[in-house]
Amino acid sequence: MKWHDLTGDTCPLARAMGVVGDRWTLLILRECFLGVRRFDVFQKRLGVTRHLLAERLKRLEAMGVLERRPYQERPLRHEYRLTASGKEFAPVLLAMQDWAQHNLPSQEPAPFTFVTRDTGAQVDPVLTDKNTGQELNHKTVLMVLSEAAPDETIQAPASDPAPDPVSDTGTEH
Amino acid sequence: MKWHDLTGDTCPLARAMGVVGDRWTLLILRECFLGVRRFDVFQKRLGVTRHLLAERLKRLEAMGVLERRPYQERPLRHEYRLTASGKEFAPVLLAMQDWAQHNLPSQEPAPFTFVTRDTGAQVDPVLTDKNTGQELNHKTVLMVLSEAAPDETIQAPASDPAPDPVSDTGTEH
DNA sequence: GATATGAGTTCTAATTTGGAACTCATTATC
DNA sequence: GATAATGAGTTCCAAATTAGAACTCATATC
Repeated sequence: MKWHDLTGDTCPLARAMGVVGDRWTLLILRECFLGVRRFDVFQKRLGVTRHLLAERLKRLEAMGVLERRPYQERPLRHEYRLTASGKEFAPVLLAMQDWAQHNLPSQEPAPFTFVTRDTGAQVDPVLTDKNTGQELNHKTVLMVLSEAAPDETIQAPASDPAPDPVSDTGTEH
Repeated sequence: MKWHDLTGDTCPLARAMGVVGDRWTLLILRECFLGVRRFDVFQKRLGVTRHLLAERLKRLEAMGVLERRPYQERPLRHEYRLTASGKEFAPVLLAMQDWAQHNLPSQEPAPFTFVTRDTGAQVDPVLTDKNTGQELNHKTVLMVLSEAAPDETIQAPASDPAPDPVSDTGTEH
């Protein structure tokens, strides 16, 4: 499989990897959410090469996640801003930050936090269902193939189906 | 910056990129949530080269996201399972799938869906605050640098601060 | 004995990334 | 008026990563 094909994949997660499936792109978006808009600021803060940064910004723009707009003329200069689509990425960033903080611990504290705009209190994110309010996690949610063709079903020992968390015999949790 | 250094970064998002910051790893985790556990099944379903798959599985194991355990002897064979840490990644996958489905549209429907384990209904995910129940998105949440040193503050025109969504002059929304 | 299965490993070629220098327009400084 | 600085890239080569295919090894099956 060629990498650029991912953007046309039927799987939304594969398409997402076509956008943020590399070391830098998600960190560029992090900078955007922190308020960075200019090429040199991205470059200095991230330590990414100018070459790659230019390429990634171009891709994010092509995917509609960022938009490039002039902020001055003479000399003409552009800045990069999150589009509506880019802003909607915030929950993904939050969920990932929360996961990493709990599962990839570090000695040092995180260099930034997420706070609510109204009270300034730190947020404690949890994914819920819009309709039922139920918490969504591995215990409550199941990922299922849509109308899988016979040869598409995943072979796994029927005695211990993978999707069922209660039947786990492992030592985790 | 060297890529493998990311795993020791103070930024949780950078550490997360040290684990899933490539084209394949998140898709491997998708397969895990769909119930895949064996090398050849991962390989055939993803189309990734055996070489890279082995490398990625090794890394996921080293990071504590997957565990490798024997499922038979004679000949000895191992399978890969999500650890507790790996299972906690589910909300990230859900949030990302939701984002991609809304922002990277496709002609074809997604090859899988997330349903609740109790009713089987499709889920409609929204990130909320555990304490207040408030919805968490770009409008309600702000990402702030923790105790930024003077030279750490991000230069942006004060007249139009990036973190404020109301002051946006763009055409989006 | 020949072929198949499952889980890798090894090899080379192609692609991507890193690092540094270079460009270009305009403004600021000596 | 010449020289340096700023901002946003582009170009070039070396280094690292990835793709693709073939090979290994233990056992089971025809």
